[in-house]
Amino acid sequence: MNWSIPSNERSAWDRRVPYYLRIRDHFASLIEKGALVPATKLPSERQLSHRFEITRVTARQALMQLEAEGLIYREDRRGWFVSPPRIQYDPAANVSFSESVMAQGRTPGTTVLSTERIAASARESQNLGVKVGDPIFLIRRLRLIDGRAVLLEDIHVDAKRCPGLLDLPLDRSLTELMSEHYGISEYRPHIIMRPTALGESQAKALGVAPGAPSLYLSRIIYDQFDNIIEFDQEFWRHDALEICVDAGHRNVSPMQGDEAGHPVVDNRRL
Amino acid sequence: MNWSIPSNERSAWDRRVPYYLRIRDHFASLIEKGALVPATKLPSERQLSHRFEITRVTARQALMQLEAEGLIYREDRRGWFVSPPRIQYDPAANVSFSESVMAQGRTPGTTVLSTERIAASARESQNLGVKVGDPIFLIRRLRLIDGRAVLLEDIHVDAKRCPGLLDLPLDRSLTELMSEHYGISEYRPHIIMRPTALGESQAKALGVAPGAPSLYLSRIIYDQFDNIIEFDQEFWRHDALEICVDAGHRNVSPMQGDEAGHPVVDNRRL
DNA sequence: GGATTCATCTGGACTATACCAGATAAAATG
DNA sequence: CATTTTATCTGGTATAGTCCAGATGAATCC
Repeated sequence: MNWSIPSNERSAWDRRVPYYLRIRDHFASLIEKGALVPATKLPSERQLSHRFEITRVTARQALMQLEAEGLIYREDRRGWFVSPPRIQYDPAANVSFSESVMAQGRTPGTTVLSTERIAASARESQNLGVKVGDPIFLIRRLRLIDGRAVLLEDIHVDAKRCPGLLDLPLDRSLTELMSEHYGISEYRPHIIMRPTALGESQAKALGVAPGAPSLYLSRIIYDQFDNIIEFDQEFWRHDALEICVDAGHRNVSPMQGDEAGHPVVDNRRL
Repeated sequence: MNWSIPSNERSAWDRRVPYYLRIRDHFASLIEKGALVPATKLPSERQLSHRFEITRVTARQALMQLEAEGLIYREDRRGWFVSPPRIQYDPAANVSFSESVMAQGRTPGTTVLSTERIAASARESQNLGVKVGDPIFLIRRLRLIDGRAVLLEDIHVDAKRCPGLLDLPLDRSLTELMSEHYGISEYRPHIIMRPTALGESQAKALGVAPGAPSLYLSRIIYDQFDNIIEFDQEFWRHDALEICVDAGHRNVSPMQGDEAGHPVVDNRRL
């Protein structure tokens, strides 16, 4: 693969557009036109700085811009790679992670990182509707798509409501377990999402660089009696998902074609 | 205001935690405990590098981390400032920007950047349900909260469906205009959101640095007959909003207290 | 053949600069 | 007094290195 820009083009560059943005444009167009397929490894930072005649710092700036846009991602000390397509996530639809991922032709995975029985903190008790100090279960899981970690979740449940939960197979859908073993038939989530950045520990768990952009999602789930049965915190890789919401029911399904595939945004007029 | 970390603390630092993350922690805690109120100007990058005995590059790294988390923001060549609280946005509720902002005790604003009558491109025609080359209106607006630009929007409408739209007062709610003048009574939006980064032109319009993290939102709006009446593209400042979705109707309103105010995330166990 | 060692490659963090252009406020000018 | 000029401050971009630690694969040892 020939990565470089022809040298005559390079010499014609002036300073009106920063170098790092030109490098960005170069790779963005390669990715968007499909010349670079997902999971392709980009040249190393040192190679890039040689070929484009810039310093490594500037090369990194270009790579970090592409990362921020979700076009590429990095693996610590392994290199930079082209991002796989985002999965569509509808927070309003009560579809589990695994179902949703499989429905889109991808392979889901779950790793249980830890399970604990702890006393509820002020925050946890408030969000779970229990008293401070009451026993709660904390389950930490990593969710994968095609083998790549995309989200870290902390699940909090009232221990009294779900006795013995930690002895069940927790790599399965929690929703299923809750309905099968504890007679919870309805799920009414209240969801809050905000763009943020990963802290050190979350980043390590997801195998990404600390400070990487992320989508924070908190979910409070009510049952059919309006009791809180679950409080989740999720940290998503920002480039792994696309949030879809339909307000008001419609018979005709919306066109998906436009928004599918790589994050191509119409910039012509912007 | 005394910004600096005591020097004896500084000398005890070792290299297990990067400098830039310590500076981040320092300011994050000041902001979260309320010692630094929104819109406060931080010391300049050069001042920071002096006081913390680091280079400007490292100081910038810390500032950019805080920016990514939404705690601070920058104004080009003016400085770094503490972010105001996020506004809550429910994509499923058909509430206008202005209404929503006012309901949360803030002051909305709108600036119409441009209005055009153009021929639909391939992408635009598909998203609007018209033929390529058909006339459409393109309205570009900037939306403000308390005087700060938080979102850039491109509104596309079928010119045939809404004749004379551009002559109406476009700094008002589009929804109102549509219903008053064109008999559109129902709004059924299909919304897609994804975290991304701002390109050069969008960044300039919002007055932020290119590459700043952002939330991209596309909205296709259907009327009561399932005809597409509007196609929007929005670029939000990533630190300006918080997305709230309630799936399934509930009588009891969820507790908002926990998630209000500054983006405090429970990191204790992470 | 399988485990261990080691050189090499990669990104992560950092120093020490430099020059530029927009923003700002003080100083000079009419 | 209002306008214009100017010096200064700010972040934006870029160079040219350095040292470090994890990841990788080839060479070595048992």
